[in-house]
Amino acid sequence: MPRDPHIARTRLRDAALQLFAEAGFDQTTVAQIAARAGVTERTFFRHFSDKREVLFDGQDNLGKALSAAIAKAPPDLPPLAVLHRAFGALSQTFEDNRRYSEPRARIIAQNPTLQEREAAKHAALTAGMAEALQRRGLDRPRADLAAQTAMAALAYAFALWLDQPAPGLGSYLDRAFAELGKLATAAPSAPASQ
Amino acid sequence: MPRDPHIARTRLRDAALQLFAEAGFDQTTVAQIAARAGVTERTFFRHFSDKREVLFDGQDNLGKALSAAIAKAPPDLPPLAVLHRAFGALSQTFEDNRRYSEPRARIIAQNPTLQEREAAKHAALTAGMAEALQRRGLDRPRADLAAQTAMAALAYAFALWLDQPAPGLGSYLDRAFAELGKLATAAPSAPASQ
DNA sequence: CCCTTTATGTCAGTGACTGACATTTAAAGG
DNA sequence: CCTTTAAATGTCAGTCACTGACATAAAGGG
Repeated sequence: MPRDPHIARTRLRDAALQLFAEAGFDQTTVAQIAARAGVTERTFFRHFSDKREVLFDGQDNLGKALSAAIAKAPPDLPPLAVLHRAFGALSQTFEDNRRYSEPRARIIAQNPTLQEREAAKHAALTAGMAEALQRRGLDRPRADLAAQTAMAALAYAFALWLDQPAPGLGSYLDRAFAELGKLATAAPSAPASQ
Repeated sequence: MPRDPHIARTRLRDAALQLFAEAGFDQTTVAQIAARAGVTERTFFRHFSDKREVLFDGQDNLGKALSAAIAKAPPDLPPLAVLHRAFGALSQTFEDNRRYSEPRARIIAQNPTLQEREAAKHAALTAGMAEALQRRGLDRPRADLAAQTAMAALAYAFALWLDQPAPGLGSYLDRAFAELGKLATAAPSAPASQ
C-alpha cells in the first residue's frame, strides 16, 4: 500500500495557512505551498480541487454532523428550534477549532474570491440543512426559509464569538435566535406589494 | 471622444449568452466570445472583471434600486415589511427582464463556479439591504437578520416565478413573506443549547 | 486641421489547472 | 525474503484565464 495521504494533506494545509498569513493569498503561488510542504504542485491539486479549497477543508464533515444532529432532534420540535439545538450540539467542535478559525477568517476577509467561496460554502451548508429538515417531514419552502434564517443567526453569532470568545458560542447563539424571534413577531402582516 | 463602449459591452454580453447556451460555460473560451462580438479578448476583460462576470452585469443597479426603495419606505414600517415592499416595487423590472433571466438561470444551474458567483452576489445584495436598513435606524444584528430572511423569501419567490410565471412575481412574494411570518411565530422560545 | 480624451488593439508573460504516463511506497501473499 | 499490487506521488507538456505596458484609432472641441 502507498504512503499515507493524510500526511501530505496536512502539510499542505499548514504550509498554505502560513504562506497566506505571511504574504497574502494572491501573492502566494501553489508551487510555493507545495515546495514548503515537500511535495509537487500536482499533488496539491490531487488533494484540493483548487487553490482556495485548501482553506475550506473539513466543511463537508460539518455538513454531515449538522444533518445528523437535525435528524436526531425530537420529532415535534419546531424547525428553528431544531436548528438552534443542532448548532448548540456542535458548538464544542467550533470552540476546539478556534485556533484555526481565527487566522483563517483574517485571510478570507482580505480577499474577495475567498469570500465568494465562503458564500458558496454557506449556501451548500444551508441546502443540506434544508434537506435534513425535509426528511423530518417539513415541506420545501418552510425548510429553505428556516435553514436560511438559522444560518443568518449562526453567522452573526459566529462573528461575535470570533471577535470576543468570552461568554462562549452557545450564549451568542441563544442571543441570535432570540433576536430572530422578536424580529419576525414585529413584522406580522404583509404590506400592499406595489 | 472614442467609440461608444456600450456597443462592445452589449455585443459581448449577447455573444457570451449565446455561446454558453450552445456549448456550455466551460467549453466556451473568452477568445471565442470576443471573436463573435468582433472585439479582442483584452477588450472583454476591460468590460468584465472575469469570464463569469458577463452573466451578472447590471446587478449593481439592482442593489442601488433596492437601497433607494428601502430608504423611501415609511419610517415606522417594520423591517421585513419594508423589504417586502421594496421587492414589490422592483417586481415589474424583474418581469421585464424575464427573457434574459430564464436562459441565464439554466446556464448557472449547470456550473458550480457560476453558482458560487451567484451566492456571492446574493451576499453582496443582502449586505447592501442591511446597510440601507441601518440608515433607517435599525441596529446591525436586526438589520442583518432581516435582510437575510427577506432574501431567502425573494429567492424562493423568484424560483417559483421562473418555473411558472402565471400569478406574477408579486403574488409569489406575498406568499413567501406570509410563510415567513408563520414560520417564526411557530418557533417561540429557545431550547436548552447545552 | 490639430489636440485631447478615451476605447480598443497588440503582445508578452504569469500562474492556475488538467491529462497522460512513469515511478515510488508500503502492505499483503507466497 | 521476495514478489505482487494498488494507491499515492512525480514528471511533463499543454491550455486558458487574466494582467501590465505600450501603441493605435475614433470621436469631439478648439
